[in-house]
Amino acid sequence: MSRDVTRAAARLPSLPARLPATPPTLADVAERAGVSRQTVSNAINNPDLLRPDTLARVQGAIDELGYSPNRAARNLRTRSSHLVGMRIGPAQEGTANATMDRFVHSLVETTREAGYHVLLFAAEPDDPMTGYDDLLRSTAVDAFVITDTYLGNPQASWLEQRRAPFVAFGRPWDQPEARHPWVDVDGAAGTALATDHLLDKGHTRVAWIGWRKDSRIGEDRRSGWLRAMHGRGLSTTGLASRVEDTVASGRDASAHLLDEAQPSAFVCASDTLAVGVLRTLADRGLVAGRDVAVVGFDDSQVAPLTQPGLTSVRQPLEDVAVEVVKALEGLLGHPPAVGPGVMLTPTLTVRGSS
Amino acid sequence: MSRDVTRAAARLPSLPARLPATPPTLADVAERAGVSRQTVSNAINNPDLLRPDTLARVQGAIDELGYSPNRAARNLRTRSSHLVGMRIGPAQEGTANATMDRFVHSLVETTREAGYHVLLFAAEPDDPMTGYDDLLRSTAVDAFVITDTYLGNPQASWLEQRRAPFVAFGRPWDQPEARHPWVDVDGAAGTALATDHLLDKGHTRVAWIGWRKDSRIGEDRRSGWLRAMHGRGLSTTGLASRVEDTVASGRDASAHLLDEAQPSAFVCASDTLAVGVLRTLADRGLVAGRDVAVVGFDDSQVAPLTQPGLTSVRQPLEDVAVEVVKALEGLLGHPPAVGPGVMLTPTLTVRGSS
DNA sequence: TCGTGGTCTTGGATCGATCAAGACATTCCG
DNA sequence: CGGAATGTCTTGATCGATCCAAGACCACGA
Repeated sequence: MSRDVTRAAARLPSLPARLPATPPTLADVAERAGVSRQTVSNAINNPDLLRPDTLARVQGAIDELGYSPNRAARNLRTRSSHLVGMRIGPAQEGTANATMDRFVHSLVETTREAGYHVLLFAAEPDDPMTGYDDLLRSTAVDAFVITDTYLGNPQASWLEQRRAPFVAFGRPWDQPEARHPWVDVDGAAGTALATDHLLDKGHTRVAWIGWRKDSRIGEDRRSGWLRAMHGRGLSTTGLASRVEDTVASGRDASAHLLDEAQPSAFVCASDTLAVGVLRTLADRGLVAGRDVAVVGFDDSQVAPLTQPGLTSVRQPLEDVAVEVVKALEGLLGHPPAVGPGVMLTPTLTVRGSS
Repeated sequence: MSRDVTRAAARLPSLPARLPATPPTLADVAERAGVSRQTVSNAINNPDLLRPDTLARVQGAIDELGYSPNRAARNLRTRSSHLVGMRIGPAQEGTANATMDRFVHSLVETTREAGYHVLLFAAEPDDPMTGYDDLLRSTAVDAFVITDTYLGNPQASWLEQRRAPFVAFGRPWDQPEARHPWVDVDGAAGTALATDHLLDKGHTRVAWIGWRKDSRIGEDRRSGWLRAMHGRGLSTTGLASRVEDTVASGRDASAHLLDEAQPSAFVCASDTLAVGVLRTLADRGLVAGRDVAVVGFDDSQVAPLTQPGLTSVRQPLEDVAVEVVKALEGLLGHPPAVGPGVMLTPTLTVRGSS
């Protein structure tokens, strides 16, 4: 069975030894260890089935040959790839997908610990679902992680109908009857945290600058500000503004609010808007953090760079990744287990602006 | 051969039809189209071997059944996965890996067009090469894309010794004899572009703020500034500074340079340093772009948000991805073809700061 | 009529790991 | 002491697509 004699040459696993033309197979290891293929397979997948001494012998042969099970063969037999698919959108220049990039890093790290890898794919220009469809039908991935669950949520319901395993980062806003596992960050809790932080510092007129009303996430974040204000019996009339997510909009909105409602602090739905507020303050010779306080959302890369540093609500993306992988393991377990949705609470990164 | 009758139910490909318990196989398509397995295989891999009408019939059956070749089986037989592995580091909060994230997006998009997918993996905490090693030995990926080729470049030489196919984003600084394909962006050309832009505007005393001398990339960028200045017969003595890549360092260095050498413009090795310069200007009541010009590097997310917007050198990451994929296709072709390294020229995104 | 392509079928073997079932020896217990 | 119950290891079949070689069938032109 030894197709290549040189393959048997002793070699330490992590040294940069030249990769043989054809890597060693299970059979090669079996021959070298003087056992059957199945025993080698068991040594890898069910070590406790072997007697300690044979296990050691097989393990030795594996190390000497630098053997690692062929993924394709294993995938074919077990009907699973240990790959998790995740679609990423085009690189938009806005700060929006910076959060997603941070999440990808966390997800890759966490899946590694669980023995999975992340397969990235891009949306086809025409049909947004073809990417999912191809990967599913060719059984290239075991499951998906989807990230943009707002806006009608076509992927979630599509995948659900296909009975494809997936976990969503983002709650099912529109479908309360959704049965898929999801993980999300409580945006309202985040803005409430920010607002309470400001109220604790003595502010009473805390303004809100958020997104258009059709944004579910935006309305959620706004509700946290509302709740915190009303929780202390404070009025919010005239203190809220809903605009586009741009620096210019944040600047205009804050200027307008300062003139009309004299707030002493701002809570914003994004760091982008908060940067707009900082600009207005600079325009008027006001010092952020001393004269007027500002809090942003997402703790983006800009936050520590503003002058003064921008206090911002930070999503616990590492924890999100951990929960997503937990849900994935449940989905792919035997039998599959679908737990309830998981809601995580963000934290507040306090800097000079508040 | 029909293991499941319902599988033959008509179904349009992109509709969210429920995925059958076991996806259709080549044999199922063959039966439905009334041809042999071999013919179906040819329809997919060698369409020109078939008569047009049978090709159409097979294609129809494929569409009706929603068939897609099983990746694992194909990978096993053809010994290739159509996956490209790329390691990503931990999510550092600095702006350094923002460029990498932008590159990942471009790479995913470009590989899609070439029929490949990107497999992300993380570095093991202990041994940085184990990730590569495992994927190689288990033949999980066809090739790698490596991105951090500075600092002794252990991955490149390790992979070369293993005869593993890979393409580097980043030139082989230390190994002129390296034989692997690479793509890089000419940092010196970028800073020269920036410097010339400033000189064209009438500046004669253009200062440089860069990184420590042990950074190859930093010295490369610095050389472009030097070349542009000397190209017009201008002196550079006292106009350069080498510091850490932080806002505070950029601020201190620019303050010092302004005091000692009275430059009217700054070219920086990074946007982070440039933000530091902007801060010094604000400290002294100077207006960036009017009193003193500033140019950064990498066109990061901060650049458009500063006040005024930061002029910055932009790496053509989309083009880099295209060239990387071209090189990959050469490497994986029959026979493998290794072209020369490719050097791309960055562009300058001009904003208010210059 | 015989060859010559073009097109498709047939029956296999193959990739490498895992599953299902069985072989064999040892131990334990009534 | 016989039979069951383990523990340990082996054998043949299997996952689904591709590759290979040989041949069947048809149509066309020489």
